[in-house]
Amino acid sequence: MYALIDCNNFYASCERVFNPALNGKPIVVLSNNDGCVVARSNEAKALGIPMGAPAFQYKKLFAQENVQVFSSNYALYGDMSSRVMSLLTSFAPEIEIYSIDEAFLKIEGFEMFCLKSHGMRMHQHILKGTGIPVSIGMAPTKALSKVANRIAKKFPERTQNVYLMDSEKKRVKALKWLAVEDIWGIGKKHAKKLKAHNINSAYEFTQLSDDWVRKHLSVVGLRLKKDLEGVPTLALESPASKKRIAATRSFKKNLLNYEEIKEQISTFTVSCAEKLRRQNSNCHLLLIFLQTNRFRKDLPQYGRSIAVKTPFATNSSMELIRCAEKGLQTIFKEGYAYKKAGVIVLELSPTKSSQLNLFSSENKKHAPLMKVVDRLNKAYGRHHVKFGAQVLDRKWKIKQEKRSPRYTTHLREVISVKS
DNA sequence: TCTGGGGTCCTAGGGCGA
DNA sequence: TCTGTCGCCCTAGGACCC
Repeated sequence: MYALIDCNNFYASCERVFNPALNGKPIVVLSNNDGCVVARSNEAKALGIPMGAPAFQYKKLFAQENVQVFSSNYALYGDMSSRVMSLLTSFAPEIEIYSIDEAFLKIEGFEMFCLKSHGMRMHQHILKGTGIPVSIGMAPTKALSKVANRIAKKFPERTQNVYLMDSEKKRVKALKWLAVEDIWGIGKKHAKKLKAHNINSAYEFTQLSDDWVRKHLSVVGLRLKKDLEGVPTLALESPASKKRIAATRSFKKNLLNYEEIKEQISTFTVSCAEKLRRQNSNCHLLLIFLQTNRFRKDLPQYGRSIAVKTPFATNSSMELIRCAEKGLQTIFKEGYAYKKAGVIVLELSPTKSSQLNLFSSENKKHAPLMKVVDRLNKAYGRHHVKFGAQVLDRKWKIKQEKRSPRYTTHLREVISVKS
């Protein structure tokens, strides 16, 4: 048996925990740069605000309907997420943290327990410990627990936020209820293809032949079908080191000159290098890209990327900045207004077993130096120590006008209670 | 004027050596 | 020595997730 625990409207719920006046009001949370809507409370959904909506197009509606608008506050959401996950670990021996607001639990050896009550205890425990409401779906496979979770979320009163799919009858009923486009793992393209074949529900999807599904939706679709049939095919996944790490951003204003872009690229590179060191990896390839604003058809368009091989496997910020600059010099063109840029590090290998280069090797002083930099940044805040090539003042680059305080991670922003 | 960011896996097709 | 075939490896692109 698997349980999927999903936090309800997670970002909006995090905002509500520290500001109960928001209860019952429509809330939206915006992406970086206050660009798009990335999270909505139920009240905001009811107003017809779609996921991914450009904020500027909905400004009027936000004002009319008194929608509470927030910039994303990842320090808060990340911390609240780890609190929820940490509470969950006491309910099952195996857990897979699937995303910032979801986790799968493997519930085995609970035959003597009433699973529904176990789920309700989980719900209460998390609500009491964090203030975050969750929905819980329990079923024999991961894909079915996703379906069960959907039912719990859709019918909170009837299910008391916990739905247990423990019979064949319930499985069939749920799959007949679920539209094909709402199946976890079926995206827009595949849904369109299935509908063209007159497959409209998850149940009809499971009635297709294995060969047909294999041919049109690849082995991924077939695994999903089996899982929906109740045959466990998707197992819990243990956390693995990342295979690629990226840092990319859109800028608040267009950047025109090389020096400004170089500062940004250096900052992105340092961020990738930090993440590499955190997971004890080196990289052997950097991908640098820049792009003008694709929505501004009136401006000349240009976008290019370049892959730069590092001379040896490394996670040194200094070495990687050097490679990134080399790449940027090749792709940067004067006369364009750049809106977005980024760095992606690829070909990662564990630091302990990285391939050596016969002709060049890293400066031996880099590794201890990076350790000190990381330690200082950990002790005094993420951007305490910077490299010369980086952006010194980050504030003007990214728009974040409506961010709530970082209640749980910054001492100066801790909530104060007045009596 | 303003339109996000960070990942994963799979397949097809070309290059290349046995 | 030349040619055809097979299978491996790599890459680009597509599809998906949150």
